[in-house]
Amino acid sequence: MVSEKKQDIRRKILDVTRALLVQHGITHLSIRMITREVGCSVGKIYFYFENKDALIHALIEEGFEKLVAAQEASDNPDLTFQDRIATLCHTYVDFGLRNPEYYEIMFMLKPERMARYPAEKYRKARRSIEVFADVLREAHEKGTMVFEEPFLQAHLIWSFLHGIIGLVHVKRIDRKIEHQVMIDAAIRQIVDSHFEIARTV
Amino acid sequence: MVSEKKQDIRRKILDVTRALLVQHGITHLSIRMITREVGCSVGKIYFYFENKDALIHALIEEGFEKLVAAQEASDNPDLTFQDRIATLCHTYVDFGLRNPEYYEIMFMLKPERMARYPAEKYRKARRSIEVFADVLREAHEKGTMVFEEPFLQAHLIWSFLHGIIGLVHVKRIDRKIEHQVMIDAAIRQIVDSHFEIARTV
Amino acid sequence: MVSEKKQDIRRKILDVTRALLVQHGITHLSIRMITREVGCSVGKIYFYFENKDALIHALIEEGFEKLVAAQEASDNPDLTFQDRIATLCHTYVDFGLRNPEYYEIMFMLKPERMARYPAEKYRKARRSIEVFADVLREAHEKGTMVFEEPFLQAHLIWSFLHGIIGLVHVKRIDRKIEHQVMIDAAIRQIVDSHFEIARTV
Amino acid sequence: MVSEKKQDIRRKILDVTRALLVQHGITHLSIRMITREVGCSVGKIYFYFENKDALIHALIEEGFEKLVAAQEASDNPDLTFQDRIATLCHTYVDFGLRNPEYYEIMFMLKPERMARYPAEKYRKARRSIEVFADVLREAHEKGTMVFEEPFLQAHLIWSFLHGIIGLVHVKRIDRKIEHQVMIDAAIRQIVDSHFEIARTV
DNA sequence: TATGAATGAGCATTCATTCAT
DNA sequence: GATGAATGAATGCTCATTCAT
Repeated sequence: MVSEKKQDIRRKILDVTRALLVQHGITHLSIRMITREVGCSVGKIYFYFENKDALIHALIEEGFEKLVAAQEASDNPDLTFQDRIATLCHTYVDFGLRNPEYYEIMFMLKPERMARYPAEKYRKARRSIEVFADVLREAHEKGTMVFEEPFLQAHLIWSFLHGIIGLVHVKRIDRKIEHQVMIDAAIRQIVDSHFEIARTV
Repeated sequence: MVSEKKQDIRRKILDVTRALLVQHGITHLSIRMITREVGCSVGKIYFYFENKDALIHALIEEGFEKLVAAQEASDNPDLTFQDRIATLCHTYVDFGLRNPEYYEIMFMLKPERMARYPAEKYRKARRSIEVFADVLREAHEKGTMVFEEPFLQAHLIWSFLHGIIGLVHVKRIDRKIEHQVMIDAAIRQIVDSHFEIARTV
Repeated sequence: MVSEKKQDIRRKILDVTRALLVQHGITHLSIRMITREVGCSVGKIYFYFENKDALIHALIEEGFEKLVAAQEASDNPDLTFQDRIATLCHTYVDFGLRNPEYYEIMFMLKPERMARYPAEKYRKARRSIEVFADVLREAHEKGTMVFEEPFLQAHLIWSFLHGIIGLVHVKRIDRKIEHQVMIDAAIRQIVDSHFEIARTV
Repeated sequence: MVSEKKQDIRRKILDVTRALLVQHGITHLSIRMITREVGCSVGKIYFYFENKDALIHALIEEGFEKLVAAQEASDNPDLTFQDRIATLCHTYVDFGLRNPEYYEIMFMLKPERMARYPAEKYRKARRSIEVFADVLREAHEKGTMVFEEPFLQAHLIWSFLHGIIGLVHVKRIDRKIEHQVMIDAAIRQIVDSHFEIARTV
């Protein structure tokens, strides 16, 4: 009961922070803003989180948990490698576009401008890229993939998706181009370039 | 003479701001910091620039001028489309990696978090993507390009390069992967997937 | 049993507070710091002590008990007055140097900056100076002491020792001077100036 | 004119700080308190002083200047060594009692609890003790002083005076004893014990 | 009884911007 | 024209103490 309520408040702080993060970005997010929105005292924030960094870190961790969970849930080993990669790509882009606040703190923060994210948590953060790498490695072993270096390819795919997400976030995609069309085209090209497919299709 | 000196100070302010931008990022950049480095009064800054935003805008504009100039200088219409695209890609990535301070304010700022960048200046900003689009359109007209929509493809190429630059800036590329190797691989894939090349090799 | 455990916790709070006092000083000592170190709840502190001041007062009282006990233990009425005074001086300085945390709250706190130390406890506090005065009075009655006013002299001796302790605490003694040498010289001069000793030596 | 006014404000801040220091002590002195008393904005304080420490440092420096000036002004090389030492002692004690706020920050601050006082300023701080040492050295050379080590003796005299000042500040001198009587007695003993004087007087 | 969640004023400091001189 | 003094709200954070549970 007590701990339930405690969890509730912690949750509310995290949720409010997340919401504010979308609107203002991490650098214009202030503890006072959070208290105003949550309707609590400054001290309360500091009771639940050691400091602002710890609050952000908690959100980063949560973000990685959600992303990796979504990635793992969406992967189906019974499908073709093409389909698996396509699905993983869609899941990743979906996450990035639907959760700009998570995405921004997870993947857009220069390390030197933020208190060091605890090293041990970085492992979980890496998992998100490894999901891609794992499938590519498997495909590579089976001889299905065009390229030789699965880990490098995972980074390239990631970069491509990351770039799309980033440009959408900053609203730089020309309005003549529909986001979903662009995303689908990108993922199709990723798949096509990695696996021997009838290109004439 | 007078106006020459005037330009000098304006120039110095811009240069100093740019340098400070790399070290501190836009949100931790302060007018006081700039005056300290330039060795001028606060008023001076406000004489040359309406406010902090205007100063950043001037830098953004300058950034786009430099980027477009570099792109246009590097394009050689006599080369094959493959080579022209490859060159443009390299130029773009080079610019992004060598000028993180420009790149960040040009392509990473959420529009809602900044005073509106003047509409008329946005045209020049667009030019940077049009350079890619122009070459692709030409290739498309000549029937050389695999894909049908040059403008969309320009955006995809841009996204890919933008993603790489972004991940390098935030130091997220695994240290087992060399940046240049990754960039070269990316550009090769871009070229390969856009133009009919012996894929069976 | 229960009361035994109770005493244990009270004890532990006092000991921890004392230890923290050396490191942080009274103004940077916080209740939270104490609970963290003791491993108890905030409420616990307030169960045993009315407030922070009361906790400090308890420590002050304890300090005076220890100092007076040490003074009385070290006094040996069988010795000469010179030796008795010398011994008392050494005991006092020893206490001050070995227990900076006690000494500071006992003798360095401006009364107007602290909740009033309970009047009845002040009596015990006075005892520490009376120990000196008692011996001097006795010496005076016996006609052994040079000066006429034992109580005043007790204050002067106290001042001298207090000054040494204070300067050592703030690390102001020149490093060419060894503390012990200085202390011994001081006490020798105190004794020499109070009792007829061959000054011509 | 401008710089005159500037000096005025700086002065006022220093004076107000000094006054507040007496009442509240350094640890309970806050920038806000100062602004309230000066009737200015927070920013003003920070315009004239880099930070709180710098403000205190300025006061410490000022204190040492005043003390040393007073010491040097009061020393008259034409007097006997006894009189010179007596005068210096009186000057020192006077300064300490009349300027508790200066005295406290000059001689009662534990070095570890305060931002490092600039090393080069410490030299001036040392001068205050050297004034005593200089006279004692001269007396020693002339064979007038009883003791062998002028520098050590200077420290002992200093300790004695420092102890008196400290106990007066914390109001620990028994009210049956008049401060001035005590101070005079102390200084007389200092002089008597250092120089061959008819002790029977 | 004992806990620990909650308060909210307080802290030192920074900052973009204004405007009297 | 140019300066730099001044503003004052805002920042992250701490803390003694209270009190519902």
